[in-house]
Amino acid sequence: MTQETLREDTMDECGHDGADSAAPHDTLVRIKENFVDDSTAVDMAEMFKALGDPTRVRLIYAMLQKELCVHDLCIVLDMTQSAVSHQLRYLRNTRIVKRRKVGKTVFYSLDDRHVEEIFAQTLQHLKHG
Amino acid sequence: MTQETLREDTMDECGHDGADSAAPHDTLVRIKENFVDDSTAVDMAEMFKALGDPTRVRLIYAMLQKELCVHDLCIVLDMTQSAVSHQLRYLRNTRIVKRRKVGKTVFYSLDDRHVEEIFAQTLQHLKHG
DNA sequence: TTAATACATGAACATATGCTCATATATAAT
DNA sequence: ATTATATATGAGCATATGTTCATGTATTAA
Repeated sequence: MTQETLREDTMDECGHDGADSAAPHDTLVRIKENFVDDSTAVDMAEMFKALGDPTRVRLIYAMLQKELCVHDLCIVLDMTQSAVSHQLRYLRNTRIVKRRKVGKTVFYSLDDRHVEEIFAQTLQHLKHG
Repeated sequence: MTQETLREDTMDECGHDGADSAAPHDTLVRIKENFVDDSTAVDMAEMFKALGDPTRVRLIYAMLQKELCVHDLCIVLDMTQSAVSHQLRYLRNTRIVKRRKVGKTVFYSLDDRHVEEIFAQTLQHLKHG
């Protein structure tokens, strides 16, 4: 039996009787029906992916304290302007940060009240682990 | 002026006078000193990276409803056993899920009370955006 | 107008990621 | 013992990611 067939014909064989083996057929059907929308899963993954890089985490941490311009973010993170701008664009596309332009200076700040809470929960997780 | 020099000598020139341009020197020093630990930023990024894939988001969603064995997770997600096992290992290494072995069956469930809250906050973010 | 400053971005390159395929291990059934 | 079932995992491959380098655009200063 190849791995391919596993994805196709198992639904019929899956209503086990043993309490410990696998969930009954009905339960799986219910889980599948109530399951998260595919595009929602993709959207959530994209959000987490945006937070899933040390540089971007550090950028967000800096902006949690204060709105900052690109130049100052470069100083705080000790990174090149190009690298920082690329990552800020990433965060902008995910609607995590917003910009405010004043003359030739661009200020970045968090565009989401939930990010701080997500960070707090994640720190809790890291302590618990 | 190359991008390289930007990272080195700007601290001295950065105490602007205009209210709109950039933060005063002191503010940046304070932000840098109170800044998130590098290894913490890396740990947080790794946690988010673990959540940053549609397959893993869907696995977590399934387990939010119920502890499930690998076989059933394959059915719910309609993916091969190999792909699911690889991703479960990823989630296991990040301490997001735990296993319970019963005979030849392995049940997976969430090992963290914070994941549900993180997911809720993230859904809020997506609605708001 | 010319030069300088602040930021944005495309290309390229090295590394990481997620899947498939084949196969290994562990447990149970015959 | 032999076979079947449930899960785990290494290798390989196509694609994605994060940085650097070079350069572009917008705004201000001289």
